[in-house]
Amino acid sequence: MTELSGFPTRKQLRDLKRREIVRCATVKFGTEGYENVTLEAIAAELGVTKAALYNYCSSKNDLLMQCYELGMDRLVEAVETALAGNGSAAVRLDAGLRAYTVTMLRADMQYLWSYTRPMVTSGDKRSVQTSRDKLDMMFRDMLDAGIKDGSLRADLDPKLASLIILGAVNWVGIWFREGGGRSPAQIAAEVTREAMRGYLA
Amino acid sequence: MTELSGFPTRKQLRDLKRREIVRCATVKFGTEGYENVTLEAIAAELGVTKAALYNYCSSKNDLLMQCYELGMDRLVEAVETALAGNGSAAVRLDAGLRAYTVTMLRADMQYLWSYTRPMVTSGDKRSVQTSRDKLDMMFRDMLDAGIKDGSLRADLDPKLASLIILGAVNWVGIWFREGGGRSPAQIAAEVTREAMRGYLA
DNA sequence: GCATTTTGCTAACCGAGGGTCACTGAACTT
DNA sequence: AAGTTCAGTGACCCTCGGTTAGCAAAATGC
Repeated sequence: MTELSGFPTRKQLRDLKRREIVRCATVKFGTEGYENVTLEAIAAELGVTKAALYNYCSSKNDLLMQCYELGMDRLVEAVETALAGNGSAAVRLDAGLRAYTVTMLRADMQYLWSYTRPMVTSGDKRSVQTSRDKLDMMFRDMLDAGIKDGSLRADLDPKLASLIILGAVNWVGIWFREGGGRSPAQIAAEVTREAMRGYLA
Repeated sequence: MTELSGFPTRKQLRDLKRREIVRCATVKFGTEGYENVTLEAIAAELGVTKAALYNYCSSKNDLLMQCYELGMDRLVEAVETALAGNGSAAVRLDAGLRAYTVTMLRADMQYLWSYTRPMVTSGDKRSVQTSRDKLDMMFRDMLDAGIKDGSLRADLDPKLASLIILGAVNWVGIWFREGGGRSPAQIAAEVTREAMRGYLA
C-alpha cells in the first residue's frame, strides 16, 4: 500500500477538477452565451485565476469543445437507454427520439445547438463528429430494424429518413423556449409522433 | 433640374456603398466564419480603413445582421415566387420548399444557419424575427390551402407541420456540403419530397 | 465667389479579453 | 535533506472591436 484508500489520486483529482471546470463552463455558456462569458468570469466562479484554466484546456474554444463532448455523452447515453427498451422497432425509435429531444431541451444543453456548431474549427471537428455519427448510426439501425420487423414502411430509405427525422427534432431546440404551456416531455412526444408520421407501416 | 440625371445622388451613392460592404461581408463571413473575419480585413478588401465601416454599420454584430437581412430578403423572394406558381397547394408547397432549400444551400448563405442565429442579440432579434415569421406564415398558409383543396391530409396541424417540415429542410443546410455527387437541386427535391411524405392526401 | 456646414474618411488611440511565461510554494520522490 | 513535479499566480503581450480628433472635399448659404 503506497497510500490510504478512499482518497483520490493525483490523476483522479486532476480529472475531477477538469470536470468541475467543464460543468461550470457549460452552465455559463448555456445561460449567458459563449461570446458573453469571459475566461476570467469562469475562473472567478471557480476561485482561481484565468491562467489556471489553461492547465485543463488549451483554449477557450477547446473548453467549449469539452462542454460539447460532455453534452454529447449525456445525449448518447439517454438515447442508448431508451432505444434498448421493449416493443417494436417503431416504439423503441419513438422512445429514443423522445429521450433525445427531452435531453436536448434541458436549459444547459441549449447551447449545444445554438452556439457550438459554428464554433467548431476544422481541427476539433473530428471528435465532435464521432458523437454525432454515433447518434446517427443508432437511429439508422433502428430504422433498419423497423423495416425488418414490419413496424415501419418497407420502402423507406434509412439514411434519408434519419436526416429528415433528426432535422425535424433538432429544430425543436431552436424554436422551443420554456414558458409556453407545454412541458418538454409533451413537446417531445408531439414532435416525435409528427416526425415519424410518414414512416409508420 | 438641380443636377444631371444618370448620376447617383448622394443618398443613392451612400446606399450603394452600404450594399457593397454588406455583400463583401456576407461572402467573407460565409466562407471564413464570423469569428475569423476581422473588420480590418473587410475594410482592406474594400480599400478603406476600419473606421470608415462605422459610417455604414454601428457594430460588427450589426453588420452581420445586415447580411442576415439581405439573405432573408433573398430567401423570402425566392419562396414567394415559387409559391405563386400553378398547381395544387401540395405542388406549390413542394416548389416553395425546393426554392427555399436551393437558395439556402448557396455557399454564401450557409452562414445564415451556421453563424447568425446564436449571434442575434435581444435587441436585433426583432427585425430578424419578422423575416422568419413571414416565411413561416407563407408556408403555413400554403398548408392551410392544401387542406382546403384536398391535396394535403385534412387532419394535419399547420403550425406543427410547418415546424416539422422546415426543421427537416433547415437541417440540410447543416449537413450538406458541396462535393457529394448530387446537386443542390437534386438534394432539395429528395428532401422536400421526404419531408412532405406524411402530409400528402 | 466666399464663408459655413456637412460628409466621408483617416490616423492614432483605448480597453477588453484571449493567451503566454517566469516563477513560487507545496507535495511527492529518493 | 535535496531534487523533482505540478498546480497555480501575477504580470505581461497582442489582437481586435470600437472611439475620437481632425482634415479635405463636396454641398449649402449668403
